[in-house]
Amino acid sequence: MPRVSGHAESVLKGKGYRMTRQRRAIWEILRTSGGHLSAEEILEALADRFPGVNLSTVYRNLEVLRREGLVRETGLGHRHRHYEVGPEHHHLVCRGCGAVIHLAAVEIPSALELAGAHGFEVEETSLTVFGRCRSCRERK
Amino acid sequence: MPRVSGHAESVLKGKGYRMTRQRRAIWEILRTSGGHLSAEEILEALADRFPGVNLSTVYRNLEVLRREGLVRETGLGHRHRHYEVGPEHHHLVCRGCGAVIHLAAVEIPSALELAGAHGFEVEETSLTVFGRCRSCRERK
DNA sequence: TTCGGTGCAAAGATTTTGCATATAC
DNA sequence: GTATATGCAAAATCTTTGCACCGAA
Repeated sequence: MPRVSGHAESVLKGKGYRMTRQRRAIWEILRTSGGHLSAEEILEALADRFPGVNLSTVYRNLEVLRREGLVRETGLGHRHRHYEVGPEHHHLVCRGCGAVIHLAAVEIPSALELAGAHGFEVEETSLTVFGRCRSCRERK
Repeated sequence: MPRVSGHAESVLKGKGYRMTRQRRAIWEILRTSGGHLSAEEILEALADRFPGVNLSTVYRNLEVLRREGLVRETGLGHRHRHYEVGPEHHHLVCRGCGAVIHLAAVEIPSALELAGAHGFEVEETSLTVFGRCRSCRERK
């Protein structure tokens, strides 16, 4: 996953996409946030600079960025989806308070072997650990 | 995850729930299907025996079963959620044709250690590998 | 100038909720 | 008999789509 801003622009232009101000802003927001954002959160972050910006624009751009491999879509067990850029990592989700902690990517060789045995070419590995954080357990 | 039908009944009754015919049927459908079903699929499977059954009944029951730890909710990157019972396992999802393959549960000790280091008590580990199956790669 | 992108509004898809009635216990 | 569960309809939530206009290249 690329860390450099200019990379997205060349990838997209090479495919015939245009780099509009909204698209660049969405990309920057994702790239600099460090975390996982929902479409709604991206919209809020955009609203400063683009007062009339629309949610459908956010969704359409997320779809383009995802299709071109610039953004990952993650399901964290919530109702809405989350989007993120940056190095692959995993998530620890507390079922009590909803807190999400990032975990460094870990090797899961046996799963990858199994995938290969099924003739799969692996594109992405999503690991989410659900549980209860210490304060939610004590509060119980 | 319990394999025996009667277990659900005693768990639920002990908590003050009632074992209605619909609830029992939903539980049996999940227990015997072996796979992961959407709410809609459960509704279809119910329709034979319960012509007037409603989707909201399915959702309400899934919520009860999930809350009591009898059913797992899994996100497979689709729009809707899937529900399953039985031993924990992981999923291999083809982004080309949407096929889902079950993988035996694998040990991911490093992830569990990390979770412990963060003070988390792990309840469930969800691992989904996205990729492309052989025929979708060839068709490419 | 052209074709992809945006804003707006409306539709789709999935899940949740209020309420009167039915039913398990 | 009483409290929980169901069916129905309506709402809520999230995402997608059609269309006219805008703007990047």
